[in-house]
Amino acid sequence: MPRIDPAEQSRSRRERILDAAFSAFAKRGYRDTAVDDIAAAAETSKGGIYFHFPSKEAIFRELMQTTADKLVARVERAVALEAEPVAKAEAALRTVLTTFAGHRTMARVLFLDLAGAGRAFQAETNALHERFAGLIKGYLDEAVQTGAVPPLDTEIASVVWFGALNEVVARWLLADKPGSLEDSYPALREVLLRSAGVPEARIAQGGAAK
Amino acid sequence: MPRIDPAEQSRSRRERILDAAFSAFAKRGYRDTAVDDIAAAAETSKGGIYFHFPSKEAIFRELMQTTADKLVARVERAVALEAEPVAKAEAALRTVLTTFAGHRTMARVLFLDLAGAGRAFQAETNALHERFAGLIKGYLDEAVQTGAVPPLDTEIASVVWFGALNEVVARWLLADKPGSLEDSYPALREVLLRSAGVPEARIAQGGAAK
DNA sequence: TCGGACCGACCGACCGGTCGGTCGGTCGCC
DNA sequence: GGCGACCGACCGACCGGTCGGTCGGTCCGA
Repeated sequence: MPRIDPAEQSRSRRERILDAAFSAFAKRGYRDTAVDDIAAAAETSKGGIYFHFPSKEAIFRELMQTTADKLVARVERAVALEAEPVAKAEAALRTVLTTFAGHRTMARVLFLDLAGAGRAFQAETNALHERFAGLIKGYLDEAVQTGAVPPLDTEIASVVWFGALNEVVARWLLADKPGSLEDSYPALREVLLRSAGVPEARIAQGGAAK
Repeated sequence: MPRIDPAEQSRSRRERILDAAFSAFAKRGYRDTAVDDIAAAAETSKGGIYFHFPSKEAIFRELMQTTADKLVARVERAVALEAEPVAKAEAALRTVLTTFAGHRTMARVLFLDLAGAGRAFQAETNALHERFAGLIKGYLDEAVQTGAVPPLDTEIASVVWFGALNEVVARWLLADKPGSLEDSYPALREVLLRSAGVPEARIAQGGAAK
């Protein structure tokens, strides 16, 4: 009986590499992280890495994909708990903020590193933005349909929401002495809800549905 | 009397290098542009470039600086023509959009390239964002003070405005078949004015001053 | 003993920056 | 006015270093 399953063993090695790459990319950025750095951090060798992955780029892509997936899943889970459209939007906003607040590294990879990875990943970045903006647009459309919000150009509104969120997080990441990211939720919520034409009464109601 | 002023001659060569670097950076990004590429495009040599500039980085910084300056100057000029605070905000928005629409290359350098230039320029990027967000915040503060707009957190609102604008332009830059950037002005204006609490009556009034 | 996981020395492309050299033009001097 | 010393803009071969990727080899469990 094998003490350790070789497949399991290999998988864990693979995982170690992924983890090491994740934090290395987050710390120094894609271009400034050498494959040797990842190898060292994962306590393996360059050859070992190239046994599990075809290229440095592939590692990065996989990281990007799974990270984005996790975030989307979290948001969708939180949103599913709410029935009212505006509450859904609030939940989405809150979830993104709290998730990043608790996973600064994740945020760094998704925001700073993707940008710093160069033109090769522009298509990926674009797809990611599209994905999240689409998510938001869905909630806004729903809000419009149910009459919770007056008709509006949800296309542009979703881009605005995404861009705003993006900028808030990016600023928090770059700040010297970063405060709590969640602290900006109330004000951000107010501004964004207002931008979508949510009635003042509903805005004043506060967003503390849980 | 010299037919050509040597200082003038040198300046024009310097300018040629700057121009070549500008479009090269815009086309391939900072990291993927070799100094030799710039030299070729400027019809000069690497040595010639290093005679006029101390480093590749210095070229990029100078480009960044002057480009941002030009944009800010344009915005401030347009804003100065308006008296009413909301109209000022509209003018700023419109100017940014039309300027980028007419200078796609400028936009590429300011948006895509700065991001793609890597961590070395993070501070610069940050400063640039700060600068523009600050500009916006000034207009919003004024609008609040004159009562054109109810009190609001202009700190976060300016970040939202900037982030939104940023995202709209970035999308336009990355689009396969980019439509006219100015076309998004009406919807963007509406959403952003609403986010600042501008009365619906004023929004409906349209933004076609000047 | 066989093979898959892993190792790490090595390769070669690339690139920012350097530096000795060239050459057209200018200036002082006769 | 002509000539030699000089200057400085510009040239491009070259250097040093980096880094993604390769490959022959080793080790260990079955």
